[in-house]
Amino acid sequence: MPTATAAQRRDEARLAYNAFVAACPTRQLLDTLSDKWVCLILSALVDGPRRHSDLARTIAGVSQKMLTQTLRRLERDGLVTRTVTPSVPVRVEYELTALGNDLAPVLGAIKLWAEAHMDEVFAARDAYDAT
Amino acid sequence: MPTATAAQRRDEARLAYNAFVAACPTRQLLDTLSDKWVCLILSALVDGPRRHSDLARTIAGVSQKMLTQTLRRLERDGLVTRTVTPSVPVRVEYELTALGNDLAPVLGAIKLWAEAHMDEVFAARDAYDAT
DNA sequence: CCGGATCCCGTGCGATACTG
DNA sequence: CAGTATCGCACGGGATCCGG
Repeated sequence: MPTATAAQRRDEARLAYNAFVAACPTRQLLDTLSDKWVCLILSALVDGPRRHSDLARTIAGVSQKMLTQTLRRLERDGLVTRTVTPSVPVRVEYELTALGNDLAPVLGAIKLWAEAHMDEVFAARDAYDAT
Repeated sequence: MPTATAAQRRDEARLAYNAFVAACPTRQLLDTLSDKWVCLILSALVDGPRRHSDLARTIAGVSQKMLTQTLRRLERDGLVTRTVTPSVPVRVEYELTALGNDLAPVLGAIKLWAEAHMDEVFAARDAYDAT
């Protein structure tokens, strides 16, 4: 069989990697992706490249340390590119890679879901706490 | 008085929810949803109700403390229901609510993405570390 | 035996201050 | 303006014990 279909390859990948298994490397990847800063940063980058300070302003409340740290992880994992323009002052721009562009809407969906269903969650909490 | 609290929160709701704002309640919700255990638990519950010990077996590596803790939060937020059958031994079943059923595929998508793109991330890491 | 609560330690976050 | 360094503290999370 010369070529496998895309669906077949996807099935293989699904079998090979299973995040329910503790030792599976996807468990660690899932852990790093399940991070509010990752979600917010990728969401902030969907509209195009952003500077470091620009991101810090957009994502209110992020400490400078976490921003840099998270961006580094994302860069290492091939989700964003880091471009330094040696001007004065230095200009550092972050941009989504193709892979990052693929992931961004997936994480963005969580952000949107949270914003859309906040009221229902509040109602559930009130009901729960009243009990 | 619960209605006062609910009314108060409804007032907040008049403003558009935006997780980029630090003080926005969705930021906290986003933070709790951005959790690997939440992702795995909801993914494990999509096929129907599951017992506590059953979940612990499916989600390898989760301590029962984290399992219980996370399930409580999910219950409070109206994402799962907890049903205790007072038999011997006690039988505790967790099931997705309508709200949980709405969220589950969103979080499940992250798990699937991680499993599907693990190889690309590995390649990116190798390239990054080689530099 | 199942499900939950408690204790306790290490990680990791945030605040602050400093360098290029 | 971007990044690094240091420290203190809170919290995540595992081991262990408890109730039924």
